Amino acid sequence: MIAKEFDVSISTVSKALKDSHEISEEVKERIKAFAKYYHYKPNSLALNLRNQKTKTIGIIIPQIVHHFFTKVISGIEHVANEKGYNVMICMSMDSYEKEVLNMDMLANGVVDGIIVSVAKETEEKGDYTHFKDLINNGIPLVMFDRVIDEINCNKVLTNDVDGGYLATKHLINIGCKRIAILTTPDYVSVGTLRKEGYENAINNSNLPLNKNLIVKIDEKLEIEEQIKKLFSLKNLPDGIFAVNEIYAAIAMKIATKKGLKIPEDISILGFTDGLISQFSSPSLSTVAQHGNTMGQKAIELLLNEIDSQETDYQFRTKIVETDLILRESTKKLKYNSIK
Amino acid sequence: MIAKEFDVSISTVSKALKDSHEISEEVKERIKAFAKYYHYKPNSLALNLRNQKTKTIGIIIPQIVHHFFTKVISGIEHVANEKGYNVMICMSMDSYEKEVLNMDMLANGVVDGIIVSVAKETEEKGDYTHFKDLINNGIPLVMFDRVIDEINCNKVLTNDVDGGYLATKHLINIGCKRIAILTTPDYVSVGTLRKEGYENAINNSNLPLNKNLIVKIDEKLEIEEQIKKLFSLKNLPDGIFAVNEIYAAIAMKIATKKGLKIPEDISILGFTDGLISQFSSPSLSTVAQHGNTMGQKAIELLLNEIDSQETDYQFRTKIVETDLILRESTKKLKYNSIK
DNA sequence: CTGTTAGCGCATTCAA
DNA sequence: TTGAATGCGCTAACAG
Repeated sequence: MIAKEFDVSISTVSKALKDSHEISEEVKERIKAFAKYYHYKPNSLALNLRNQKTKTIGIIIPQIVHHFFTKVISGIEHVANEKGYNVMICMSMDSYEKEVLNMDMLANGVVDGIIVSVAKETEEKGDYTHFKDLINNGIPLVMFDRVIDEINCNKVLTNDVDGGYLATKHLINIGCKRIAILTTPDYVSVGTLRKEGYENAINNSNLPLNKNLIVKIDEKLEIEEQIKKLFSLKNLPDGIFAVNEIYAAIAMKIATKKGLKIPEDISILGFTDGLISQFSSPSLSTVAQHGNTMGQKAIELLLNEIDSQETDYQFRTKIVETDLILRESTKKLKYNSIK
Repeated sequence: MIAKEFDVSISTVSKALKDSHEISEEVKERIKAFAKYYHYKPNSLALNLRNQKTKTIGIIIPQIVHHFFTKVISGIEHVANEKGYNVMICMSMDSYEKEVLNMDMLANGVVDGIIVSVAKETEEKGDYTHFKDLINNGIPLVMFDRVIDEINCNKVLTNDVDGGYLATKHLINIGCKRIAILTTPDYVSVGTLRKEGYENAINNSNLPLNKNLIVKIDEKLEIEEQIKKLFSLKNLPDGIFAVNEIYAAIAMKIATKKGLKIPEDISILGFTDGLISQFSSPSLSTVAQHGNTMGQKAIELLLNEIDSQETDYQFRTKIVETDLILRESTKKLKYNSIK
């Protein structure tokens, strides 16, 4: 403000800029013109301290290089900006420690609320005190995709079970008899839920649930080797449901190398509609997750909580449905009467 | 601090926490223990205002969904965190207006320095006043990848010309005679530089430079249609250099559909070592850009400038070299004697 | 209609 | 060795 003292006091300027009714039109005009001319902007730092809020929200995600997360971020950014908020992104690298560090930092007044997708290591470890502390400190939190049941907060998630069901059901419908699943270890919530959908679909059909066809990938080991085992079975699978597109792409590659034709000999279906799915050849049929929508829902819930004055604020869990995107890696449905 | 007044004054506490020599050991111990017990953390907002710095740096990129940018961000984040800085990410969506908005916001005390890759629209428009203003305001700026020559600041860039040369030269070496290039409109600096490398390589060989083989993709139109034209030439190309992996992937798809064998009939080489390149089949030979390294260099330059007291600070431009990654989409080199 | 004051939370003089 | 005062830039309450 300082320099503005070309004739009036500092607070007069402040009021004029805020169009206060208690300042004469003439002075307001002059001051506004002056401010505009010099591109005056109230200092954010001072405002932050004064208002005890920063108009920025924090996001903690495991990895920014995952296409799905970038879609979510885009969704968040878009509506956040619209509402005058900025976005601060942190990566936990799937590490518990980095997640805690990031939270501490964000919680210290840097941010008005936090959106997080839980690190794998945190899920594995099961220590959620940092989330509880955050909530106790009154900082709004929303979890998306990888969420913790026992934490009471707003949540946005993919209907993973349904997605897994949809995918598997489709493989059944196109005539696959031996359907394998490439999934994650049990502690990764989303993988496990998708597997649940897979199992439901198999059980609802007249196909047997075959343990040999369930492959839980341990990412600390060589992924390719683990998938290859599936192809050394005496009875090869004729359908594969992979809980992410990387596993699906690797499976396609191995299948092709083994001389199998996709989709004639084996149909492959992934999860998440990323770049790989679109641009691989054959292009990959997949379960679309609508990351953008998830991001939007998440930020809407968060801003809603931030703005809310209610003492008995009710947390909500929004489920974002999945869609099947059929491309070239799965056989065409023979009779469109099948359901 | 307030609550700490369990026996001493507010400033004593402040000093004790900073391990000031002018406080007795005993009191320091007690206060520190107390602070630790209650997880006391000095409020960032107050510190920011007091110190006139935020220990966070801003990044403005065109699109977060591009794999290359996520690699750069990862690189930046990593070393920023190490040095105690946080990172605020904004997207310009390749729009001039959003770029300016983001800069204004970041420049207003929110951030100690800015790293940017220029929006396409800004390059097209040629209006760089927002960058000049930023620099005049004394806010450190570093540009990476898509940079503006006439702006005087630290820069990090890919050796695009060399990358284009390397790629094209390799296609020549494996015996391609009619090498096409899929590039961007002229105003996109990186595309144009890669094309320059392409032209250099062609001119250095005994192949003719054929205008028909240079395709400038206009992303406002259907990309696929524009690439298809290449395949309706009477003389088909036997090699394609694409300035990004999307164009390369689309070209592969079209070629396959036209019944061409990759790499026997046509070799295809992309730019940027993203997921598509790794997981497409055939996997894509490509020019690796080392996004991580670029990010690291960028943040190092920025922090260097922030810390620098020198009045005659010299700006630098770091060039990150590219590497050829040979996979399945290009023919093998016949004699490894060729250079 | 305009100006003065106080305080957001901290660290840094300077005085005791 | 400790504490009181000041200011970072701003706004809202209160005075004039």
